[in-house]
Amino acid sequence: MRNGHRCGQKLAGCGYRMTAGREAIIDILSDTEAHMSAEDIFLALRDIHPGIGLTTVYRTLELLEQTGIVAKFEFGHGRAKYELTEEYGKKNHHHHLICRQCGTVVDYSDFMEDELTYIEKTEKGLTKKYNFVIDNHVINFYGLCAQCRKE
Amino acid sequence: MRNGHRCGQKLAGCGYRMTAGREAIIDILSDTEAHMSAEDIFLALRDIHPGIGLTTVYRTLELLEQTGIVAKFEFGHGRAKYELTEEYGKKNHHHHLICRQCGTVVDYSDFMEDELTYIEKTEKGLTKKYNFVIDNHVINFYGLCAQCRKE
DNA sequence: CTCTCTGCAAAATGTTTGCACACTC
DNA sequence: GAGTGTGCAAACATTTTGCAGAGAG
Repeated sequence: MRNGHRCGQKLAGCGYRMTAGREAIIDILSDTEAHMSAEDIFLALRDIHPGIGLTTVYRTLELLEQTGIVAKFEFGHGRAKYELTEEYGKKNHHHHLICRQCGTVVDYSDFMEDELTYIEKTEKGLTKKYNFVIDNHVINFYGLCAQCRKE
Repeated sequence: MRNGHRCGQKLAGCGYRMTAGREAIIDILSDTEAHMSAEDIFLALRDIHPGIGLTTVYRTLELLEQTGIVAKFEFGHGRAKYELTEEYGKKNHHHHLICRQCGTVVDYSDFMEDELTYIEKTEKGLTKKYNFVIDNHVINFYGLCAQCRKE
């Protein structure tokens, strides 16, 4: 598994070990298009690699987050969601469109040319004015999906 | 208190009542520049209006959120933060610059001209493509503040 | 006087931690 | 073999809920 291997290198480089459990979690994240919560991953694991506890899932996700392999999002429905970062995942840079009613999250990669201009300019300005080193940004649009508007 | 009055009208219009506790919470949110958690508000209340329970704070915040008086944010440090919406607060439209280390949140309103163009275009495109009715957006930049970079 | 709002205590939820054992390098 | 990783159970923090009484309109 190509991706697992790359992640293993990264982990080793940071002084961590690649284990069966960690690889399974990375595989699950590699195979999905969705954002998964720790519990989602835990449940998915029970099929392909039973015996891994929820605790380990949390610990692994934190580790992967700190090594830059996964990104953690809090969209506001109580539980954090995780996905592979651009560097390790197959998704391109994208943003989120979130239904405030049902919590559905749509990833979109449209309108990125417009974004790039805006983000670059803003990032540069913010860095200068507030003395931050910016390494990431999140853009979320909130609204109601077609389904929820019917109700 | 002008703002309390406007909020009272809004609540009444939605079939809810204005109470001393609710007014006190709105006052606190009106008087601060910061984003406050439920507990922050609860503690601030103990000074000006003791006897209001944390439960009430949560229930009030949910009510105010649903009536469009406050906005709820989850920046990722465990607790949700609240602030008055543009319609009821004194803050202008702004975004957030967040230090991933210490959790500091800087509100900025710079570079809004550039944003407007980008947001309008994107919102229109997303609405059309994904059939969402968009009513809000969140833009967060993440990085390290000057203080945390020293450590 | 009706119906909403509130406090308290308890529950639920999501996440973290301590410890002894298991596994990776 | 040394040191990291893991499962389990328990702790923890935040938020939600049930119920009986208080307060608003």
